[in-house]
Amino acid sequence: MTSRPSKPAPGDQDSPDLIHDAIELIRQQGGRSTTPRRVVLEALLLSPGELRTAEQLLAHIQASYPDFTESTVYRTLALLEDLDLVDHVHLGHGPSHWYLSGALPRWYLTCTSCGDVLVAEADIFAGLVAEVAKRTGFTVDAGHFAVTGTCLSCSNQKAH
Amino acid sequence: MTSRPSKPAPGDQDSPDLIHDAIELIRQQGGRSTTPRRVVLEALLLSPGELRTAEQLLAHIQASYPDFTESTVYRTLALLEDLDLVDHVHLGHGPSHWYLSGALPRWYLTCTSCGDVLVAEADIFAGLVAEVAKRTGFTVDAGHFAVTGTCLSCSNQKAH
DNA sequence: TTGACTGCAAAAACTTTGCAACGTC
DNA sequence: GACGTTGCAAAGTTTTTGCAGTCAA
Repeated sequence: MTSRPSKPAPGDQDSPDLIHDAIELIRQQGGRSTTPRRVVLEALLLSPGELRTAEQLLAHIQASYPDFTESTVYRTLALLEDLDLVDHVHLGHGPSHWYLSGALPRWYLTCTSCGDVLVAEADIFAGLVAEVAKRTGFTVDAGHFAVTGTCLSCSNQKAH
Repeated sequence: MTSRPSKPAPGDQDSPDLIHDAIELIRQQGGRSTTPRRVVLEALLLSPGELRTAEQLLAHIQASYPDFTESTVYRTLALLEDLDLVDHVHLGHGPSHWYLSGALPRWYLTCTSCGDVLVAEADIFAGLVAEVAKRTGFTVDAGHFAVTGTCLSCSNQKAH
């Protein structure tokens, strides 16, 4: 686990920055700059807005680093999550889905009928967040949770 | 798995009705009236608004029916969920939490700091549900999901 | 050199499934 | 008697952990 992939992936412009900053942050906490940490960040950076399971990340990474293991994926994601660099959502059953936490907060709507995942912008639930805070003092953590329900096409299907 | 508990639990007034109706519904679908099904419903009826894990239900039931097994709990809950008699929430990590779906729809707010679960009434979310439906066509299923965030006391603690 | 980190293997936590015996209709 | 259900045991899925060897600082 020492070599780098032969060349940076295309569309990689901001990867070096983010990865450099992240590694710097890890160093500040007494952690070390290691290949797994760079590689997991790179894998998430390939499609910064997308959700990825640990298994998907592992499969992608193992194409270049066959020795990379599950446990390292999980340990690395946990570390990055502690530093608020990544986050994960539970879309329902099945594995957690991980993403870079840099992006705007979003809401994930999962259809219990077809399994599709819709993404909603944070402003949809701004009113809700304020209302919950006012009534209960609870600070809703946007982008950290999923909502289940029925998507439009499944609703239409059910209604014949 | 044939005998009944020696006497009905106290405060059981509506249990017979609900259980009877549920069994009737099961029969209409070609299912059978069995002790496990009655017993799981009874366990949930002990505290109708509360969330219970499969493990908690099992422990409670095994006090009266030592042979009762995990798999029967899960299979029974799945059946009752299919009939819309019970529902479950994922509060984050850990096991699913089950409840009778008869009650008013609610929202579960789990504090990522202390693990506490707050319950919020559905009307808090009415505006959100309408807004999501208008913008995306997605029908949010209230009471089926949990929201993470930080509760008031943990927020105060963090702020010193 | 020191100790943080990783790979490997095993296990933990939660849930599902196969099958033969059993109970309901 | 037919067949839906259950108990039991085994296995599936996702994630965590222990430990000895490896690598960054």
